[in-house]
Amino acid sequence: MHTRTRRYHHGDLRAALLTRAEDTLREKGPAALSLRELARDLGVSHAAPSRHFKDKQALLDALALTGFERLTAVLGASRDGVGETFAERLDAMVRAYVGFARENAELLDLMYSIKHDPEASDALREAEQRWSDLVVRLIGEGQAQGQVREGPMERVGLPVFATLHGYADLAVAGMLPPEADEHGLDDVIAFILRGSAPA
Amino acid sequence: MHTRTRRYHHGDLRAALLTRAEDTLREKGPAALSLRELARDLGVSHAAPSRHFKDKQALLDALALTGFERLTAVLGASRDGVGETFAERLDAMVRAYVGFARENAELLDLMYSIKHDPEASDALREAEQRWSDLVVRLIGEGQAQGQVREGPMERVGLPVFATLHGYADLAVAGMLPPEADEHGLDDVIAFILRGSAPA
DNA sequence: ACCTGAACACCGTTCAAGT
DNA sequence: ACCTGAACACCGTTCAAGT
Repeated sequence: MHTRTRRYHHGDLRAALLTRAEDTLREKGPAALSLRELARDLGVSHAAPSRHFKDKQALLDALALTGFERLTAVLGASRDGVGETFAERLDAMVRAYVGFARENAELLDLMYSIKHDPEASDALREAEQRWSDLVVRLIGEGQAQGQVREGPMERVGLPVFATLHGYADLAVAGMLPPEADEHGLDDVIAFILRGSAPA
Repeated sequence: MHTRTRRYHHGDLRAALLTRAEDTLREKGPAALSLRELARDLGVSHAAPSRHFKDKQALLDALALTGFERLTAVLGASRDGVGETFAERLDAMVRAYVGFARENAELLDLMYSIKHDPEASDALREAEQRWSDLVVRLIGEGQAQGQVREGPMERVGLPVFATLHGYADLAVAGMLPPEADEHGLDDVIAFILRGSAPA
């Protein structure tokens, strides 16, 4: 039973740092996130995090990456068993994304924030694409069923993705008008269906 | 000619701080923005900014506010003389917004970032609404011309606004696929027109 | 391999004091 | 009214040294 033994160094400091960082990001916002405080919370020295993240931005990038991975996992799984029609599956995906955005507002803000480090942004762009590809794939399936207009999946899918992301981003920023609570999502979904309907 | 006289204190330190803050935000990103460095750049003591902004977040909020005001001014002015049809005017507005977003990427990021201070966010929400109202008004005019589907302007306009904001936000975050450069904007505009066309 | 402890050069914020 | 200068409690990052 040496798993309960308090060892000199942390078991998986990297993962612990990410988990703790997400908690404080959610609770206190990005400005309050400090490497030294994370280290203090986890009972390691303030220099320990540098073994796992070369600087603070690297930790934030890694956190954004886990966000995209979780989002892809959750929305990929939610594709199963939500009905057959394109409208039903689109409805489910839009609501799932907006739900994720609202529940992880600070994280989503970070995921779609500007990266001034161009090297780190490559991995993030790839992770983001794995998620947006779920929407593109949905478009492809809709086309196969004749429920979505013809054309290259990526081109047909991009305005759809922009719409649902835009709505989620406005929700996260707290910029949706009060009336949106009632009809906002319904209106957005109907709008997407009209915009992507067969000609 | 005492305007050229170097006075003991700054002429309009508040405005100078905002201008300089926007420059460094654009050039070095939000993480590199420090009150002390701003003060140094402007030749005042590091405590001087606190006379005009109670803390760093207050300066960032004020900066975001000027962003919304400039956006509203620019897009409000660009409404004049761009053609008569709804399609033409929508096209102009979408391109103008995406253009503003690309030219002021870091600022737009700030404008739509989460505010953890709920009191400061009221003013920002109002400023944001003055800009999004331009889109709603455009919808209203389109309805009057019979070129936009019926319904409450705000409800018809919100999915339209979400779409163009979502596209701009993806562009700013560097998350648009490479192919979007060619057809992205055209596809988004056509998508919006289909989604808001009369039934 | 992984972490510590000290050191360095920075921060944001506050506050008495100056003009 | 507006700003200074000193002070306080923090930061991020680096690096020799420890285990």
